[in-house]
Amino acid sequence: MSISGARGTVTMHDVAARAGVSVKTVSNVVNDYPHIRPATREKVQRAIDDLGYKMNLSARSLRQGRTGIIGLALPELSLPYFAELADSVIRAAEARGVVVLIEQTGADRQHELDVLTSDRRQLTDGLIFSPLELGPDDADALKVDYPLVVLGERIFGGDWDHVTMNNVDAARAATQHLIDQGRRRIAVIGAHAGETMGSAALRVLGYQAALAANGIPLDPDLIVEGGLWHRATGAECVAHLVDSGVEFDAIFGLNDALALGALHALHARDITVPKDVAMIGFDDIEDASYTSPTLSSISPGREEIAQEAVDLLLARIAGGEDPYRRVIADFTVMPRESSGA
Amino acid sequence: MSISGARGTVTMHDVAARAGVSVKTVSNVVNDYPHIRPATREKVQRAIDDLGYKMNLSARSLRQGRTGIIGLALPELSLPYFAELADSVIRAAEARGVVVLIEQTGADRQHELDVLTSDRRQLTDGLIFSPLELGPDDADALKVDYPLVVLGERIFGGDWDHVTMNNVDAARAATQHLIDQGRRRIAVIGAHAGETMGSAALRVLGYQAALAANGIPLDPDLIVEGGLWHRATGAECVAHLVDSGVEFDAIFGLNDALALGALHALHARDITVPKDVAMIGFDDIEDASYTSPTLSSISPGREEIAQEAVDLLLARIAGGEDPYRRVIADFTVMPRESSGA
DNA sequence: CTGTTAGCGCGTTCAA
DNA sequence: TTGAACGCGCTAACAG
Repeated sequence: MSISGARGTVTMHDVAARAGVSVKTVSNVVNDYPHIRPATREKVQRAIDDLGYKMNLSARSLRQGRTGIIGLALPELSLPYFAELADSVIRAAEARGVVVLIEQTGADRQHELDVLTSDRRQLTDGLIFSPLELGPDDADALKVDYPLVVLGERIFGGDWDHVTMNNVDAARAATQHLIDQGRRRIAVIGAHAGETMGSAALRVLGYQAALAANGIPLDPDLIVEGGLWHRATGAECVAHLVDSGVEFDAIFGLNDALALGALHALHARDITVPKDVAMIGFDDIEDASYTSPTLSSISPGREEIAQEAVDLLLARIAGGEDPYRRVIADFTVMPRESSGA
Repeated sequence: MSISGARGTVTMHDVAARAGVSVKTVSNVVNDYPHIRPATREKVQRAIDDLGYKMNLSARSLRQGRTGIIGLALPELSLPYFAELADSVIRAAEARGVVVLIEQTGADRQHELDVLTSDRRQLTDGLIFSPLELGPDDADALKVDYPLVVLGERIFGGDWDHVTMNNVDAARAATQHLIDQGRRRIAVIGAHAGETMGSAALRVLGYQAALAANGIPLDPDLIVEGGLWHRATGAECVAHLVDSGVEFDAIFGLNDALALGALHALHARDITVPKDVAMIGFDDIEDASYTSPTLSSISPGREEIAQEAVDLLLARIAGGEDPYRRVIADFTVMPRESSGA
């Protein structure tokens, strides 16, 4: 019998010996197996407490073939949207008894591919994957042999669940919101040239649809490219717009970080929001409620996305064989000061 | 021999059989054991590739008593400072070949205690712990039998490493910066009554020291309580200040989130920053560079903190027996528009 | 309701 | 330089 204080030294056998039962009984107790005599349970529990026994989770994982860990791969936690998403995912996972291992891909294509085949996948029972660079052409890379839930754009052709939002409709609603405030020269910042299926492309599509629906001509000069959706990029886009001399009376930031950077750049140029330029973002990060002026945005239902993703993943891990699903989270327009609503 | 494509089915035995060697040799190859004949190594590597072998990390963990996972316990990722810290910790860990399991304590005292004794500690080789509620009285709870690095305030009396910053000096510098701009009625928001050793208490101490050093009388009405250091709290503090009728010409937000909320509340009341009220925050989150006006702050050397914490933890995990260390990260005053510097 | 036993896949002796 | 055998701590069969 080992009664050392060293870590991981106390095993089920020690507990069993002290309680005068078999290891199986100890196992039953710690796993809340239903049919145990109260006296036995208590005896075992006392032995556990006395010895300070903690189950060796590696051994359990080896035996069960499951770790109780799910992976979450996202671009980076410094981006507020992903930090808030991770927060929600961790909460949802905790409520369901699993923990979360976060991997940052840095919005790097190779890194996104690596994460799918990394050794670490052996450590997780499944993966919630939020790709930024991968697209429909990479469907093959996503054909993995473990449970996978893809967040964001839909990538066709494989055995995985999706949790997405309707980017086109949401972007259309955002643009319509600006139009409803009487704006007609609406710039959009953060576009990705050449992309056809990513968030950027879909949101630009929604933007164009809204213009068309209102008979507003599309001016290509109002569509500003911007690679990484960081605040700095938003500021650069505004610099570009202003320097180019294009007239504009509103800006649709393809995400909030871009919009925050844009707000900053406008302010630096003494361009008043919303008087001179109205603005709306996308994601409804917490910041949006605290900027000056507060930032109108699209709330993508982050909490719902996180919970659905965790639920879908756990169902697959549990062996669910249902057809692969696509969950489309609801969005909401959040009018705030920046759009003058 | 199993050549199924099912997950985790290929073992070292399968690889050994295909390569015509023993498992020991395969193990040597995958662990980069130095003395292997090139031909053997190549043979084994080919078998690994052919079979798509991935090592079972649970088995390795069981055998070695180490998982290659470190825990990171922090209040919540929705707080930008902690999101950025987590980002840095994950990067530092990745560079050193380990992964990070994040647990959110929600700044709840019981949750902070639980995290220290949770079963999940069996899953991690050590823990980087950033407590908010625990203080010197809880030193006993921190006496754990696994490697531990404590971030933030120093908690005396146990076997663990600290990575802290000089809160008093940094707060003094922040306050001095406001004084240097000619401000004399400096409010501080986010104070915690009754606390003696936490960040709040130490920073208020630095604030008081700066006033004293400049012969400015201390007005208790300028010290505003605020529990959670969220944006909403900052806004409430300003509401309280304004409603109380106290005169003030500057605000020191004990962290940036408070300062952001305060900026928002001032703006809503048409109080101009920095003309009417100068402001400085603490943490230098990315937001601080993008608000309107940009927010002066104290940069706590987040990157340095993260790297030191990971290094210290890994040294302990590796069995380092050096005396427990206290690393004090450097801070920098970041003057921006909000303080009118 | 509880005990016995046989692996899960790996690293690590000890030999050869 | 490589091979054979054992056991890390646990759970799942199967008894009883």
